[in-house]
Amino acid sequence: MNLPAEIDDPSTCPVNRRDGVTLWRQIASRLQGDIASGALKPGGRLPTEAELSAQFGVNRHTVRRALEELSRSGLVRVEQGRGSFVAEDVLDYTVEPRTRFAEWIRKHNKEPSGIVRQLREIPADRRVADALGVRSGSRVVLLERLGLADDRPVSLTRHHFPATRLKGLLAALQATPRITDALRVVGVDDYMRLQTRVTARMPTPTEAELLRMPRTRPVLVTENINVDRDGTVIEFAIGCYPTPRVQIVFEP
Amino acid sequence: MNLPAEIDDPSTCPVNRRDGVTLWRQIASRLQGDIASGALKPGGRLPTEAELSAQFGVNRHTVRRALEELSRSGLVRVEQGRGSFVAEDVLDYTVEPRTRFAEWIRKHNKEPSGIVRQLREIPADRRVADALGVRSGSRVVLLERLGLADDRPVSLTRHHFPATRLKGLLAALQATPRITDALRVVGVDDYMRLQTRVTARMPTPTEAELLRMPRTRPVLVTENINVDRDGTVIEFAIGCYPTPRVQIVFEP
DNA sequence: ATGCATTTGTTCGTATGTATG
DNA sequence: GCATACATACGAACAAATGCA
Repeated sequence: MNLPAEIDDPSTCPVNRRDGVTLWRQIASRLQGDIASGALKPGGRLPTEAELSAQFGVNRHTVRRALEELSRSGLVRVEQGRGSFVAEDVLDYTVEPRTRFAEWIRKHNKEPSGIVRQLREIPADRRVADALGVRSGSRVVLLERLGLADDRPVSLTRHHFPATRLKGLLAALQATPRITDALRVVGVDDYMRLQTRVTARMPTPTEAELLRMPRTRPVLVTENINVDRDGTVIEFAIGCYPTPRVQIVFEP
Repeated sequence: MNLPAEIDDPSTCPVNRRDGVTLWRQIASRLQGDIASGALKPGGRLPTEAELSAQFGVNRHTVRRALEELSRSGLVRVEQGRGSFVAEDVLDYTVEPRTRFAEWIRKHNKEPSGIVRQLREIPADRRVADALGVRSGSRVVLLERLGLADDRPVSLTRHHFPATRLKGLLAALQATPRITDALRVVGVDDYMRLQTRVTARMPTPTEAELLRMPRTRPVLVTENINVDRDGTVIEFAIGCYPTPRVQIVFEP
């Protein structure tokens, strides 16, 4: 099964079938080099497996073995039906008593922005009512917002506020998209999180599209209750974060 | 589509097609009652949709509408290809500086146990080496353990210890499955977690089988570093927890 | 909604080189 | 030398997810 010598010329074909180094290792380290050198950029797309196998003159399985290795080490991200991509920086979401969206994003030297998807009053279902400590069916202000870092979606959050306790909040939120500012308008100067619960599930098609993530990867879901200085519950928030772009970090 | 009158007799067929209440609501509330009364037990299996539709004398779609409602409210869990199950108690995994497996399970009034899947020395790969602060390739003790609560799997954890720093640990772990005890043998009386990182991914087939969960639901993955009293890193642990059976809770 | 092209994922089977006893 | 086991590599076919017209 030996190939003609000229194909072993490194300039035309980078794989060396004689020196005892396995082909997939050669390919993996070559790709790793391209990523390290910046020839392949974070978030950028790698050639398809078919292209790589043609380029290196090996079987597709061999390329896949190399990609598997790079994927395991977190350098690339493989998505069925789409392709392989150079891994982006992971955005650590550090859970602290006073985490605010904009500060979180700025800490990673990215520009925060947001898109309000919904803002209206709704009756509380049982889950929301329990969390807020209000009667089921009583009015709550719902704010659904897509959070972006440098225009890449990183969170989809549903905020629930007790409307009767915070009169004028809906109007305040219509005036400003910043929750902290709107709360200040209705007299809440400070608030902090009481407890954060984390779970994971598959995204709905809408969520996957909004967060620009494949439907095959789970979202992290946080639920948390925010209280004001007196300990009164003022918010129940449910956040969705795309994996593995976002990770949640607890530092006690 | 009307059925003969006698079938409307509540004792033989619980659905009432005359009083204006939609069939799926009647079925949902009937099932909800069976769950509340304990006739259907947490984790137990509901009859198949076909059985339910025969039992209630309605179309399978109507049963599905009822199950959808119960699923949305979290009372039952529908798994494609397996069936519908009464939701079990969620096991909150509270992240604290000194969380120990057995204490976590006992706090939920369940009996902790574990199965050691692997216990041996391996060379550190880069990720583990970075976390432990040792050279890549240096020896680490690997302990992989399936954690059970009342004989139901709730965690799959890979513990990595620096072998050179903790001489005799492998032998100590062979003698006792309890990590805290084994560490005490090699001179570590106390340890605590420095940071916990949470993400989520789909389980491997093996993980799904071990954790007795469907392959369509994600696992929560935690990574954490434990240090002794001096701040020396003594453990890097990776834990997998099945959703939605286990949730992670952080209380600042 | 439907079909089609693209791309990755999975599973067969086959062959080869290397290390082991 | 021989049998065995294992990792590597290749080939073909099909399944599944995605994106697009």
